[in-house]
Amino acid sequence: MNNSDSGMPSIRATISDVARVAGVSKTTVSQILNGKGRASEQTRALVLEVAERIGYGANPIARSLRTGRTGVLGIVFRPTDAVSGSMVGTEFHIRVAGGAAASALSLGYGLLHLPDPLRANDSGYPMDGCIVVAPYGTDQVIDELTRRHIPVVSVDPDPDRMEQSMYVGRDERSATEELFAHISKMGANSSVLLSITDDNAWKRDFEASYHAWCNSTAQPARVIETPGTSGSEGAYREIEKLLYTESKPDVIIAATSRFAVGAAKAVSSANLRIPQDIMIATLSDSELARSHQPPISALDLHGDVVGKEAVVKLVQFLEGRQPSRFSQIRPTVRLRESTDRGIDHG
Amino acid sequence: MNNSDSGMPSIRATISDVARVAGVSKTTVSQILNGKGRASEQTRALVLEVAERIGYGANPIARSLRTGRTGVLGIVFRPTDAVSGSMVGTEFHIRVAGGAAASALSLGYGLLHLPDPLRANDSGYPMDGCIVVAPYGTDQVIDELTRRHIPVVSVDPDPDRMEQSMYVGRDERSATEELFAHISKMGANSSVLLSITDDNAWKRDFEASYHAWCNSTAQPARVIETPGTSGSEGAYREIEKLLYTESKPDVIIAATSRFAVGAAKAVSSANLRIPQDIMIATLSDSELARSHQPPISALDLHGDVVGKEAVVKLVQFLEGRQPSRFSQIRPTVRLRESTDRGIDHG
DNA sequence: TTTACATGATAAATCGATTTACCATAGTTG
DNA sequence: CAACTATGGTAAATCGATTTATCATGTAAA
Repeated sequence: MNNSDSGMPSIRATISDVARVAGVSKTTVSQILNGKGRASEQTRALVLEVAERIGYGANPIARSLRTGRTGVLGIVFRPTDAVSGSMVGTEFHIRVAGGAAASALSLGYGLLHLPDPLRANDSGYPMDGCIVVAPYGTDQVIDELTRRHIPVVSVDPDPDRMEQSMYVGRDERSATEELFAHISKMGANSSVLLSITDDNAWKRDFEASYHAWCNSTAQPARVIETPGTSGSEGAYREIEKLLYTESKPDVIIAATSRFAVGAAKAVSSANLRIPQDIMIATLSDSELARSHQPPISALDLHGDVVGKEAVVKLVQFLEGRQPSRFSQIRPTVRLRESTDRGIDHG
Repeated sequence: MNNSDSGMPSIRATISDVARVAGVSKTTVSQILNGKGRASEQTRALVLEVAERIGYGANPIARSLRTGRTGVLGIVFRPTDAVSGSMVGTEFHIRVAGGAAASALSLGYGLLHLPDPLRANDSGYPMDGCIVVAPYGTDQVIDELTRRHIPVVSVDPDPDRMEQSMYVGRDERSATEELFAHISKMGANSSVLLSITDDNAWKRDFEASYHAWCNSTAQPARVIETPGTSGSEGAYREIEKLLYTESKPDVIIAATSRFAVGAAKAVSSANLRIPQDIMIATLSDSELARSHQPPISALDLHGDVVGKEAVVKLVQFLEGRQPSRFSQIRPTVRLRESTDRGIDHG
């Protein structure tokens, strides 16, 4: 029923045990095991043998208390629909988590998912630093972490405090401009932006880009906000409503792939063709967009790279190297059938 | 550049600081902050005020060393293509992670993703227990964790050591039987199973079910193994090859949704219709299968429930309640168009 | 007027490591 | 030979909390 089978002693061996069995001092054991100090070959061999034999492994907590380092990086996802909650997050979040985990591992750190440090058991969790993904404006989580003197790197800056902490952002503007330019070339002049309700830097950036594009092309800006959690169903409902309007759009720009899929379904249900009648694009690529029929044009936000960079920056800071305060990852525009009206093939 | 702005003292306040400022002993501070022992209302108010004012928060590492508990649960994904690596895992893994994280939070624990504890920095990470997802046969990670006296709950048992540790499994057999029965009813008598290469309990279970079904329906068993990492492209290649064979199958059973999507693409490319010419089903549901055209029948493995149950069982064990050694979650059969030949509507 | 007991608070031990400061001994150098 | 230095090793301090054992003091019971 419990795990204390196999003739093992039920209590973990400590450094004192090794010292006692080997007949040397704790200091000597510690030094040999950490390759520091001086010791004769005999003693070294003896200590290593004893440690191996009684199954000694340093207690990571005791070590952390003394050294002040845990080897753990925290990661918090701020959007309500992210990996941490009961909902499955967007592929971007998952890729960030994956990239961060892979990168953390290769640098010798573990990655601690903190669903919400504000509600944590009073004392917080052991970690050397923390990554905050998609912080809200003036994010309380960042406040709490700095209060605890825990270094923070965010994925996207806190939009109200751009100058403060370290972050990995995206060069959203230029990529969205490229996508919008393509859409214009395909003859669109009546667009709708299906946006999210979370108030973070990403939303602010792409909404700003959208408005700039609308201005420069003299078309009215139409923005519909839906909670990210409502997924494709939410998008379906919103677009369905819209299609009974006088002024049908000729392009729908969806914040997430899920939104894009829901929108596409609504368009098809209304017997309209993609991309001939209405084009669709999303600002966050995923397998959902790639495998859709027709495949949906998207901005590849390179979540894995972003996650990796965030970890690298945090680790550089922790290890005393001076990282640049922020980095920008440029999204890649993936043009697919959903915006291909075959106009510009030259 | 660094986070030591805002007139905060750059070193964290300790319990001794609180004691000194308030003019009482460390013991008193500790007791008041933890609601134990006796203290006058005056002292209590004073200590709380001082703690608040100088921004005291207990050091979680020191606390852990003394109490022996960290409030952290580890989680390891064993398949090579899982969340931990650079690849995005299957939706099942992601849902397990999400369910585990949500459940851990609500129980007051953090969730530490350990990409691979065997390669960990020598001393391991601080955790009270660990969840191992989809262990291989005689899994070394389980060995290492028990060597460190860390309680383990696995998602799916170690298939070579079913009787040993605690696990959350699935009642695979009855659900696959139901799915296969439906497929038989739709008139299939020549099947192919597109399986994975990882040797874990899931694979062994569904392959056994498949062979049993083939036996009972007197059809030859055809199993193709592809690494889960090869994704839809790998499946596409395998099925493409297959379709140039004499004996085309009339149903393809794909282990993952990704495989199913790749298989569907190959079928379509060969100008065959789904489900009229070839039916497709997957043993692991995901949004990919749901949103596919046509939607693909699947087994919903309820990853979120599985993750939640694993955490609950582990926490029960850690907190001294006696959990049952294992639990079974029954997958749900989701019949969709990809296996709907309209034969049985009565 | 003792004996008991509850109250309020504390000094010191403890958790398991790392690190500092120091101590013998033997060999080297001038 | 005296003065150093290198070698091999250890005792004790330290990290920051919790917990145990104890100690005064005032009040109620005998």
